[in-house]
Amino acid sequence: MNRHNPDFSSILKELGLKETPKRRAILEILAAEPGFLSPEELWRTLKARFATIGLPTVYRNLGELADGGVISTIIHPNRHLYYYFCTRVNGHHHHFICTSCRRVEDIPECSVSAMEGEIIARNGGAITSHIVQLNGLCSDCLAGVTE
Amino acid sequence: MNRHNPDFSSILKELGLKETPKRRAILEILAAEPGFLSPEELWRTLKARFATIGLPTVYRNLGELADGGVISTIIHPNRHLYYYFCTRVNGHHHHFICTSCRRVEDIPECSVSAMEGEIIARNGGAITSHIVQLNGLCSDCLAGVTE
DNA sequence: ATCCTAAAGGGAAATCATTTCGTTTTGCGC
DNA sequence: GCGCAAAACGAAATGATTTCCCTTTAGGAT
Repeated sequence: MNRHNPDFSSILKELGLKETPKRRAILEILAAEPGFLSPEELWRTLKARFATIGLPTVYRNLGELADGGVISTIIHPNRHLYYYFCTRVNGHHHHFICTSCRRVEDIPECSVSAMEGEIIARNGGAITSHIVQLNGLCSDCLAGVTE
Repeated sequence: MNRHNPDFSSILKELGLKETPKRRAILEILAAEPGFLSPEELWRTLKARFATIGLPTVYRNLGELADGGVISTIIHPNRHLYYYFCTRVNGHHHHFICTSCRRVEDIPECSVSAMEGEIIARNGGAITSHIVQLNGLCSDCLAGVTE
């Protein structure tokens, strides 16, 4: 029930999503991947497994799964979206991504909630969402191990 | 020399950008605007002032000015980019944006640097950039004053 | 086990923000 | 004033993401 052996059936049931072969495959591929993947890359992998699978299906599923919090969206500095298997079950947290090797490290939620409280106290209003993501190079990439 | 009366000439000179009428107009419009604007909206305003101005010119300038730190990029939850006049001179900080009225409030940099230190200490590597942005409704919009 | 219905998938085509290209114009240091 | 690199032009290309409409399928109900 760790990252490489999650209970997809339960996860999908909780989200009210049907357990289709393609949806399961998308989760399996993402869960087996150490870094983040683009929709197109995921599609290429899926095409090796399924005779027919459309790119819209991939986008649709990624959107639903991200909305459900089973996977998380990575906003790359290149402005494209990537996806990473990372359930909300791990608690609320953020990511440090290596833009070189695509490794993702969790950042425990520390101070954003405090920041939110301050803002609300000072200006009023309500915060509906936030983006916190650190971009950089992991130690290996920095040391020149990769590339 | 406040938000509504900045010294554009010096700013542009520092960035090594020529002071063209269009570039100055872009800065003036953004500086006069209380909230963030989309490239297209900015373009519409500019077309009232200039007989000919292309959308690529707007995008090019916004990119250069954002790279130079004179204006800042807003990543809207709708996935489109917006721009807001906000020089780095104010010190490093982040934003709380109202997705309804587009108001922008500064968030003093508090804990991201601490977060960065922790990550580096734990995993090594280097952080090259980060995204921190809180999205929500300002007090007025929450109270139903707008919309 | 079979039915039924809403959800899911297919694929082509549309959308649309953003960028590229090759050419013309212009700011500004000399 | 000259000259040249930077800036701006507009048209066209790009390319990720979405829409459309029709077909298929999962899975609860019978």
